[in-house]
Amino acid sequence: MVRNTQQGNAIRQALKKAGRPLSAQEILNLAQKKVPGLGIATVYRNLKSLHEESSVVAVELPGQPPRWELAPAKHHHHFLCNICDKLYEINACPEDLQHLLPAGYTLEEHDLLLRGLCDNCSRNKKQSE
Amino acid sequence: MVRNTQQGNAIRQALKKAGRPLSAQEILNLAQKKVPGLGIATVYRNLKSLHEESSVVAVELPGQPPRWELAPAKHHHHFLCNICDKLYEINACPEDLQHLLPAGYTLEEHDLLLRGLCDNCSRNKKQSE
DNA sequence: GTCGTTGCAAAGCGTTTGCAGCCTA
DNA sequence: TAGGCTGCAAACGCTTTGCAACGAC
Repeated sequence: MVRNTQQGNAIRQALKKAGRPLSAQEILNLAQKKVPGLGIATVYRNLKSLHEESSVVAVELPGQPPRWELAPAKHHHHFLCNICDKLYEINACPEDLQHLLPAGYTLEEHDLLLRGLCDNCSRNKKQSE
Repeated sequence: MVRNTQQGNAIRQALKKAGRPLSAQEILNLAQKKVPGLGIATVYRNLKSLHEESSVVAVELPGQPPRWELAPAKHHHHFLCNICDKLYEINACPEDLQHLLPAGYTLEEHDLLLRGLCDNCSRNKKQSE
C-alpha cells in the first residue's frame, strides 16, 4: 500500500505550486523548504512512482535533464524560450499529423517542442535594437 | 587546421552508410570495423566537431541517449517505432506552427517526434490478431 | 510491529577531459 | 617537426540502488 509521507506531499506540492515543469533539482530545492532533510534520491523515487501511476509527465528537452509536471488535464505542447530558458505550456496542437506519415505507418503519439522568444524576451530584444 | 584522420573518416563513413541516426555506441561499433583501436572518446570528440560545423545533427529521444545523423539537405522530422525502436526520417512538416503560439511569442525552431507503429510492425501486429 | 519509505553513500551510465604519445600536413 | 588528434583512464553530472534506520498505518 502507498503511504502518505511528508516527503511525498512536499514533492507533489512543489509541482503543484510551480505550475510549470521542474527539474529534479528544482523540485528538491522547493520541497526542502518544507522538509529540510529531503534527499535527491527520494525525489527521484517519488517521481518514478508518480510517473508509473501517470500522475506526472516527463518533458524531455534537447541536451538537458528532463523536467516534470503534474499530468495535464488535456493534451498540450511546450514552448522553450531561447533566451530565458523558461518552458511554457502551449494549449494548442497541430492535429492531423497522420497525413505526414508514409502509407502503412500508424501514428500513436506525438511530441512537439516549439522554440523561439517568449513574449517578454521578444519585447526586450526589440527595445535593445 | 583540421586533419584528415583514419578515425574521423571511419566515423563519417559509419554515419553515411547507416543512413539513419545512430547512437555514439553504434557509431563506435561500426567504425571499429575499420579502425579497431578506436575509442569512444574519439567518437564523441569527432561528433562534437562535426556538430559545431553543422555537418551532423543530434536527434534527441525521450529517455534515451541522442542519436546522430549527417546534416540533412532539407528540414524534416522523425518517426520512432514503438515496437522495433527504429527511428525513421519523415520528409514532411506541419508548417504554420506560429499560429499555435500566444500573441507576442516568436517562433524560431520546432522539433516534432512522431511515434507509433512502422509499416513492418503494423503489418506484423495485424497478422497476429 | 510491519513493512513501505527515507537518507546516505556507493554504483551506474553516458559523456567529457587531462595527459602523454602519435601521426598528418 | 609542429601541433592537432588519439587512446586511456579519471572525472563529471544525472540517476539509480543497497542498506540500515525511520515512521505511517
